[in-house]
Amino acid sequence: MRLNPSQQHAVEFVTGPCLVLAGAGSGKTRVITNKIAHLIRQCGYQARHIAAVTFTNKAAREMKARVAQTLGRKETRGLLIATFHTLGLEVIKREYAALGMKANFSLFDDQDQAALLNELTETWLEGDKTQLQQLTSTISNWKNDLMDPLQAAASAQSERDKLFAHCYGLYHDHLRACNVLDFDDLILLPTLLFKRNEEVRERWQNRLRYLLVDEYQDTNTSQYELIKLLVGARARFTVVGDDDQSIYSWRGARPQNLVLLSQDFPQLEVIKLEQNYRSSGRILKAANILIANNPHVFEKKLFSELGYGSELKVITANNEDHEAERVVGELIAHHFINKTQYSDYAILYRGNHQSRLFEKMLMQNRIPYRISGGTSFFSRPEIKDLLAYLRVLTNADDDSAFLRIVNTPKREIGPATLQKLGEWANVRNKSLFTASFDLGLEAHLSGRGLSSLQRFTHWMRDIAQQAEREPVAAVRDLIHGLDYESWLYETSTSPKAAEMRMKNVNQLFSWMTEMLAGSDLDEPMTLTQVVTRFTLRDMMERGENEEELDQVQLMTLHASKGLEFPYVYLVGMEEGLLPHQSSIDEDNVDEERRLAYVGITRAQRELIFTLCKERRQYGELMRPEPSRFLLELPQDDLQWETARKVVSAQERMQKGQSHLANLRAQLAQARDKE
DNA sequence: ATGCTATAGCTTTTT
DNA sequence: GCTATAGCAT
Repeated sequence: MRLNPSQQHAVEFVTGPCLVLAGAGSGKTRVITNKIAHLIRQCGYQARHIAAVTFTNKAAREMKARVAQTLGRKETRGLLIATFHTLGLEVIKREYAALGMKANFSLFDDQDQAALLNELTETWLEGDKTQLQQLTSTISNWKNDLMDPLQAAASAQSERDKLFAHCYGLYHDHLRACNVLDFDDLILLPTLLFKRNEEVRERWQNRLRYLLVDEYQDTNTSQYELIKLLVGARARFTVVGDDDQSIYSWRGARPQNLVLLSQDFPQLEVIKLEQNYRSSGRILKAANILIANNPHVFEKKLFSELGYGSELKVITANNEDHEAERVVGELIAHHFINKTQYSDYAILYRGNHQSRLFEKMLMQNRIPYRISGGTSFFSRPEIKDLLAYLRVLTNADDDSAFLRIVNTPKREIGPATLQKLGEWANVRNKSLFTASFDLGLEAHLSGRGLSSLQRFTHWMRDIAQQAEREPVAAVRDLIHGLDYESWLYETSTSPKAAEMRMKNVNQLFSWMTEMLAGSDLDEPMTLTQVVTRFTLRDMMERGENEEELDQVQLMTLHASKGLEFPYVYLVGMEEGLLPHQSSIDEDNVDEERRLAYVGITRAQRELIFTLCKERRQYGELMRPEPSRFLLELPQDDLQWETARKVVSAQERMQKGQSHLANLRAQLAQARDKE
């Protein structure tokens, strides 16, 4: 398929700063990949002088794959396609000396961060969860606004902010002492470095001569600052974004950066992509009319040349059980009649808790489904344990990792021993692990504690040495030497759970082995690199087959951004849920409207809304109003459908069950015939 | 250790 | 109202 005129223009405009306003489904990834190809083939750019930046590893992977389709291996050599955080990491890895870091730093994920802050603030906050969360986000905001602890303290007005700034200082010092960085540092440090150090900045500006940024509306202040510093006065860049799909402002994203861009770069070329290749005309019309209720800096109106499509259904259920029943019943019938794949359907909701009933109903009806979200693989305790071991191996200063694993599995190293080790390490100004080798330690620690501790640390040192020569064998020996499997069976609630967790460990090990060995696509990595990549949740070729399975997709509206499905159920269209009550209270309904907009524009062919007349919330029976967003939609294109009569819960259950049973039987029959 | 009861907390979560 | 977890009692 050829590019349309706007897409073509977006690809070919390379002489200055360029903003592409890409509506949902308007082919922005095509534009980015084609533009990379154009830069290399027509404009004489070498691949190694181009960088494309995304927000998620998934997006980066997809873009790499798309570029590989268009360009040959040779042409893409050195091309940098990465997330903001990976790009920052690359900079830090090369410039660690200028930043005053040691080479083998390790990374904190948000859990490590939360654990440390909890520990540091015990005397003031006493583990108060909401306070801790506020502290975490305050520190993150300070970092995103490029403020160090001193500046934060200076700017603090209230007592609370002064305390928070003090905690920020403690936190910051602790990270530096342990040679550890958190996620925000990956953006903050390069940005500060480029700001202060002209020589380094020019070197990187020379290395990255053309910059492309995806999902630009999601950038925060420090990310935008980093972009500006990287492109310099030359201002050769393309950013692609859609202010109507900005749904992460609660996480620091500044859609305002779209406006700032036209102020900071007056010569900015603004190109709108308004043709949608995804949805039927009716779905698009509904989306346009809904989002027109939001204020806009850049007006844009999507159109589609696909058919107008069928009416958008609105199903009103009696309560949330009934809602799940209706959706799953509808889905089974539709699947049966239209001979579709289960993976053609998505059920989208505002909050994770809404998935439960749909999950239950799908399970009862033996429909394969997949829920995205939930606890990530890398948040599981067994994985975090193992990564903590590897962090100690690669960064002897990482006290957090050391504390996590020093007595896991149990090896009789108790709090008393660690307390004394901590005091000694403080005196010597060393990390816990390195201090454990000091001869002077024997004056403070004795007996069982000392011998268990040293048995452990000496063993770890041996493994660390081995890891330098043969990392794969070292990790294997580590897992065996720990007898981690037995530990899992001892501590898990059931043998089955232990089995699952060991499977995860083995999965991690096999990924790690691949990454250490390298492949034809990827260079071999060092152990440090592997650990870092895992913390960034960025591994190559994840379980490929997972996405090919034929399963109904369940996910939050946030998680659905960037995806598309032929048939979409947008459930819980009620005031209080979508828009969410807290957003109504905070007068932030516009972002909720964008969330609804994102949901609607996921649908290709058919879109079904559902809502309940009654819903239990926190134990209380509510009678929610239909979402204002439903009322904002063009009513001529909606087909409201209400349950014909109100029946008792008992009857409804029986009727619903027998209806589903009936459909199942038909389905089975049809299968048998084939 | 293990299992029960009381209690809190309930929006989204790219890295 | 439900579920996860902490802390207590067995």
